[in-house]
Amino acid sequence: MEYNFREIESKWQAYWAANHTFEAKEDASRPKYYVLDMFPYPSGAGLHVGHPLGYIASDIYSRYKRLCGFNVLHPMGYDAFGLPAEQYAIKTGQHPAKTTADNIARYRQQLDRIGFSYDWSREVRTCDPGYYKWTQWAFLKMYGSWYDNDSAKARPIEELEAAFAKGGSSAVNAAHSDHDAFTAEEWKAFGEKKRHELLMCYRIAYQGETAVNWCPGLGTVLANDEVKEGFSVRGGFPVEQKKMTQWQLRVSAYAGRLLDDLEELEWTDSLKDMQRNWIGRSQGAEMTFKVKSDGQEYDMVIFTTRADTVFGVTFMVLAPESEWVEKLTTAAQKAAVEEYLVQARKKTERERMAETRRVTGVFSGAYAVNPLTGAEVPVWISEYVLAGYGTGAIMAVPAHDSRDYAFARHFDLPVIPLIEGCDVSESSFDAKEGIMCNSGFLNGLTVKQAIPAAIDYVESQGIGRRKINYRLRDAIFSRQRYWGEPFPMTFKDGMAQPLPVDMLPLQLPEIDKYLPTEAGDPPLARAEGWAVDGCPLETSTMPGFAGSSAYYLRYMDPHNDEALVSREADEYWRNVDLYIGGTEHATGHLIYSRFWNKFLYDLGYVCEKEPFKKLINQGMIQGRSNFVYRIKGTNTFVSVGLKDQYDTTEIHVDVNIVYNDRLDIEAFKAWSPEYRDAEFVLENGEYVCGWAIEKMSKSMYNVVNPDNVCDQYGADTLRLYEMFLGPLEQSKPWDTKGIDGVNRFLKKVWRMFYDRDGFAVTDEKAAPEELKALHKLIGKARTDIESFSYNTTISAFMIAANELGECHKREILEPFIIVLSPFAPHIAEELWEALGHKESITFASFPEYVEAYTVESSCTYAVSFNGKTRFTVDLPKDMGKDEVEARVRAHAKTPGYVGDGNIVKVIVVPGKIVNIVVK
RNA sequence: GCCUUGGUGGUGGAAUGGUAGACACGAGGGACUUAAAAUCCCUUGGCCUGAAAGGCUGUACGGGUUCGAGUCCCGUCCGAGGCACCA
Repeated sequence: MEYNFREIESKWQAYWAANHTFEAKEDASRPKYYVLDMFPYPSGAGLHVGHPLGYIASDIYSRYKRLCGFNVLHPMGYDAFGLPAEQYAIKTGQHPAKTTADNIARYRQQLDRIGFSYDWSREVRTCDPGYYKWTQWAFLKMYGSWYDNDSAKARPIEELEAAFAKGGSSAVNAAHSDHDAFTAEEWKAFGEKKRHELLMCYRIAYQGETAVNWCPGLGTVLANDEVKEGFSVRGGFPVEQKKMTQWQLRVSAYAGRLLDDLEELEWTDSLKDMQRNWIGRSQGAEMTFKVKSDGQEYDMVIFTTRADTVFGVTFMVLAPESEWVEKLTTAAQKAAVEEYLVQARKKTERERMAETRRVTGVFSGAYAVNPLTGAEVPVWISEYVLAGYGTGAIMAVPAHDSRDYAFARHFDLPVIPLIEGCDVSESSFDAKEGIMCNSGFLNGLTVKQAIPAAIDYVESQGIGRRKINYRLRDAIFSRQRYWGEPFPMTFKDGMAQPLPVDMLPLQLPEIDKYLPTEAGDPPLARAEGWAVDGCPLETSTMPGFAGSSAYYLRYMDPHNDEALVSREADEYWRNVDLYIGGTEHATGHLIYSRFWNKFLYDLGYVCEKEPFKKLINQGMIQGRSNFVYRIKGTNTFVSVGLKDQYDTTEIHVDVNIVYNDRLDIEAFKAWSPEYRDAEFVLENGEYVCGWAIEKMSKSMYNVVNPDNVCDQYGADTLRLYEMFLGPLEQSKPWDTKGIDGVNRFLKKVWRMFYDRDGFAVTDEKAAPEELKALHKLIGKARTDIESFSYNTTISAFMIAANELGECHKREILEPFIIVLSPFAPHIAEELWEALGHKESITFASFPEYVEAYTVESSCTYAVSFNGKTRFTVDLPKDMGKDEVEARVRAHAKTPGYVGDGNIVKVIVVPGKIVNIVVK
């Protein structure tokens, strides 16, 4: 009987579906384990072999955990709102809901073929109203909350109103946008509109004017993580800076907690570091400088991490967008400043970046007074200072900051070195080391001592205070697009007001065209009657990360219409134990989700403060492209080894008609009519293709579809092969070169159970060496699976299969097939059934590892002299160190080796090696 | 520039500081077969030697620690990913 993977795989896939094998139920008697994949965006192209890499890994782990007695939650769903579906809709007029549903159906088909153990009864789609009801609900909660820095948590906005009425704006220490201070009496006197405006400065979901990434090509604003190098990540359109009023989430309020709580997560250091960089904590001080302009005097606050360098301040710089620019520009400089601002404003983000090193700036006419020296220094305006960070103004210390240095040299401003012996003739001395000089009371201190000393001093003088700044900005939360969650907000007299929760979900309306209106409003403005009680609804929609921020919670209780997740379900499943996905979400989804979770935690809706305990980043699967070489001006193709003898053009060829770099010539001729009459110059009778590693994409003809692999080799082979390819975290090209190897292995497994005459398993007692081979495998599998080293587990299977190939004993084969089942579940189920089991192998128990079976009775010591191996000696395993040494000394005395007198030291590492040190 | 990673045969990749190259692919040779497929066996880092036995050499490069280094430390070079006027 042959291994017929086609029959086996469809049989067991149908069985699992019919028997609801993988449906998870809350069960207090068993420990839970939650394994999650980053759910996919269902694109029109379908899955390629790169997608399942992480899914296979998580599936293996899920199945393994089930065998170990855990109650495993392993769900899947779709991140279904998004730009491609909308752009396709603009082109074709097809409703995005329709194309999305079609794509999902195709994804599901492809996923099912690979034999994943998902609990499909818990599937979620972010575009379902029943799902996005809870996205909208969370938004309303954020709208109705403020962030209290003192208790470090979000609280209901009503408490803030009460506090204002009692003590005015100074009654709270809250995360907020800038506004003028007010007293309790003023608060009580304010009208509705003014109060509304002020509260808006505190809400966690708020509307505010800010510089945004505006992408004209997409007609929408984008978040920082959706922009790369001045272009949109999706679509690659240029992005410019623009001031606009947008919905935002006060993520920055959570910066400290997002940073601190990274400590307890089991994530890779590189990913944690990416988040740390993104959050960008810097510890320093705020300092007040007196500034004078046209006879007026002001207090201007700046932020610095180098308080020790105040004595070297030779000028100040304002960001062009800073509100200080208007206040400080003198009449004499007004024209010059205006001109500079106009030019700066015109530039796109892209142009600003291209000119990174070009120094621009203009003098404001104002002067600042150095609070420590009393010296007057000019105040300049320059693009190199960012409005959004710190206070938008800096003190410039050209001797010890390379940016200030470049500026000083360009505009010929003085440079005062502050560190003994440093050379600032060519460049600044940025390192935080050395002994201070030219610095008054700081002279003689090291930089490390001087920084706190300087801050202590300015604090005592009342001209500054310690301050921690974060780079993390609030997330811009509205998109001028159709295919996203509508905001449950209306406007009355220009004031935003939330819809009552019982009106959720606010469903996405039908519109005639998926384009902005002629007036430039978002597509939702086209919807008829887009209003509630005569008040117009918000026309923007939410961004992609809205729906993906809490989906892991919804899986816990996907059909609950009363809550995002019930308390019982949340307290049972808690959070994700293992999350697998790509690094590309490091600064997007993984920050937003953590923020969202913390917010819900603050309000008591969830019981864990972090959503994803352990996270593994699977590497990307790159494409491996193949090339043929056409001799220029002909239809003749030359094999890669001979191409240098001709003048050729390199042409991508579909990798699906190439096997081990050998071109299937007939398939090539059929591939495109233009090659029907192609001729070939061969090497050794074969056409060998060239190759290169590139991104997997349609245009490179290097896309390998998992369906093709399933057709040819079966899902179990695909699963094993993807894991065998190399370490999970590593990026690697897809190359089918080795796939025959794992396919051969599965055939060998089949033959362990079936010979020519049929089922061949006996009840004979296992021999010691068979038990040893089995338990070596079990031990290795246990440790490997726990550490996600699946590639070496598969090697261990192959070794075991080689050793046990002739062994047809049930005692060995039953545990063997259980260990194999997470990796190759279909063949495992089939053989498990053949062994006479009625229930799915899912409900078996992972075999215990018995070390006693694998212990060697004797072991080989390699004896080396000064590190060079001379001879080996077999001694009993349990022999003590001293006796080993005595035996080895005795051996070493054998003529031809070394005499006893020369031996200085004998080092015995038990079970490993003996090294003899010779004089 | 800064942060994080990596660098091992023809290829993918194994190696708690202890016989480098497991396992697999590819390649070469052989068995079975009318033939092919499938399957099985042997060889396979490089070099020296007619072959074997044996030896030398070898984990990007240069040093160091150690009885012993792919592994630890210092420096250099190269690749990948992230951040990039964040004061």
